[in-house]
Amino acid sequence: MGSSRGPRAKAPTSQDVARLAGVSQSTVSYVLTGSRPISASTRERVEDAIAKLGYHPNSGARTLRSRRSGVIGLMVPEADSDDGVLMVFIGAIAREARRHGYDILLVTAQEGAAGIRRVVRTGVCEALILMELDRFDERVAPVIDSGLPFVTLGKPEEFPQGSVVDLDFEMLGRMVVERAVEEECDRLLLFGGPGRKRTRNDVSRFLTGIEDAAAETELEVVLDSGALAEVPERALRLTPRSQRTALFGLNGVRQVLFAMAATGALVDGTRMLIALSGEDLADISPLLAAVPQLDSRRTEISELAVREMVRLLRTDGATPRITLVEPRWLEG
Amino acid sequence: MGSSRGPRAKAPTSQDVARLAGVSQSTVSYVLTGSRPISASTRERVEDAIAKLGYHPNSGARTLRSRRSGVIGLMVPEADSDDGVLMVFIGAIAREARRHGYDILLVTAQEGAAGIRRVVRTGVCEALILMELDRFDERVAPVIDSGLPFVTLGKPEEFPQGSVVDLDFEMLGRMVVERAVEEECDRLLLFGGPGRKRTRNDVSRFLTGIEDAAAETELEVVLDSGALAEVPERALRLTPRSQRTALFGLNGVRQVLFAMAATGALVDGTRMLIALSGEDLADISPLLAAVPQLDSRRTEISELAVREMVRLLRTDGATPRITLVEPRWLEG
DNA sequence: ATGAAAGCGCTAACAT
DNA sequence: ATGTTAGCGCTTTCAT
Repeated sequence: MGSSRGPRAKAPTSQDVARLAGVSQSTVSYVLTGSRPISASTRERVEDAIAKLGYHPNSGARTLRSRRSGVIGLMVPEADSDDGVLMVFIGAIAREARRHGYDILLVTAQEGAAGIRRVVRTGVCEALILMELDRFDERVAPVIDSGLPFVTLGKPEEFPQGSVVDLDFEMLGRMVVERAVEEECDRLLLFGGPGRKRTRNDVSRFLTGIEDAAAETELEVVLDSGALAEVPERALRLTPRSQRTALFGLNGVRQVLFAMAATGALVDGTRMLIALSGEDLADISPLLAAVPQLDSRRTEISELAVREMVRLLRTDGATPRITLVEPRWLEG
Repeated sequence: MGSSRGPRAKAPTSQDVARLAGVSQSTVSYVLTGSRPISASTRERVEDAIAKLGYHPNSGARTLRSRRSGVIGLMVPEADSDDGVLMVFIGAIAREARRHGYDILLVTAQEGAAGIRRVVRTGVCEALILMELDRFDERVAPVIDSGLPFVTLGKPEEFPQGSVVDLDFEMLGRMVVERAVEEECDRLLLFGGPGRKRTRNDVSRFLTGIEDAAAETELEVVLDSGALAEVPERALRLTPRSQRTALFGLNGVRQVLFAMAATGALVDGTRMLIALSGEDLADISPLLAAVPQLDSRRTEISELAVREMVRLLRTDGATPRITLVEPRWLEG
């Protein structure tokens, strides 16, 4: 027996509540689950007893009996690929899950497919939210096999078995092109290694949007996959005096902004327009001509994902959905 | 294997394993828990059966019977106070916990004391790791009441009931002063609102270290709690031509660095020395004279916290410990 | 070294 | 509208 300061009082059971309320134990259960009508007076007595005893239903027993653990597994990526915003998602997901009576259990990417199988087979999780799936991810198969409802945050390939919530990256791509043209740019330089990361579906869809929209314009699209610190330098080199270049990156924004500020070369904005993601940087930099509203959308996306999850869990025969959230430019 | 589409196959139980291995069900349990000697041949037959069936013990049943859920609750702060590093801790904690057979369940700060009571009383968590406690935090009482073992990450007031793992912030304070003096600075400016956040114990201890060390030198310490973007400006204003000012901040580093780069005024470093936290910024900026190694220590701290937790859980009569990790300067 | 059997505290089917 | 009862799948005591 580990470290105990005084004998920890044994937690009260539904039996104790029943005794105190003068009802049968099953009635206590029915009050809690709401799975059958209870008279107002009985309900009140039971609820009083619950409050008086500080009763909380035992999770192990409930899970064992009902096969519902009240826990949603959240598959988190190995590392934070996106300048530390991961926590925004996770926090929002955890809070929204609690609002609906669920807890969030972390499943790290490192655990791989075996980890999924484990949380599913042991019954710790009754549903899964999946983040940052690769287009061909080994963890997808066990999730589908499990038959548990799942939501992917970030649209991967089509999984008709599960729901999807994501930003509409294709539309974002089109918006960026449109904006660059509006700002009279001749060239759009995409940094943050978009070329390499085609395996990530969001990047891939973003580029599709870019290419589709650019095809109808004179805009020249350049994929830059060199070091972030030299992005401004390279951009400047390929921009003749009379022209303007727009810069955009799904990540690595901070580094590029810093490089621009440090060299001081590009501050005037006459030859270069900056339209970057990362609204947390908006306050930092006067260099941003246009910033997509991403942070606030991340919270929105997280909450939508949880609500969709709850719908799948609670609605009988619910069918999976795809929800794409429209990007917007941050005003100001 | 053909069960992907139909009703999900019922998970095998220890009963099934026992039948296949030709032993009693309790023997299967003993093989799994290791709580009594098993002959090599029996163990092998059981393990084969387990592998063949893909058996995973039912978590609800195990928890109900043994009162050990295999789940550690992780109390995470409301928002990421520290430029997105929170995820480094959480990821490292989750991974290390898995290495020891535990899962991590998120408990958001938002849930407050009631949330702690809930996870404790329902039995979902058998232990708690607490992050970013205030010096007088309402959530501490229910944790102590629960009698469950806990580890606080970040040293709060003394809680003899629980273990503590943290960076030695007092030593960091002394190191910063020492370094500023070595670099022949006349003044140390601390930004990131250290004055206001005295309720956070790490900040408080850091300042103690600063003050103690500064008392023995000529160094003038200035607490700056104004806007981060104007920190360089203010620093410059209070630095006469013949003097040097050192800057340091536990957070808000990114903003200050950016402001310095953008104004361009301070790049030379003749009047100002930068010694900042956040080694992820080291590659960005040539402005940093000295960077404390924090990121790698964060992983270390997380792992230590989990290992300490496991010690409390597994060692009978284990007594809580305080572990302070020494800060170091990043080389180069 | 192994087996048999008694629950842990719930939910839900089957009573009334 | 409420009560009675049978397990869920384990861990663990008591046998042998």
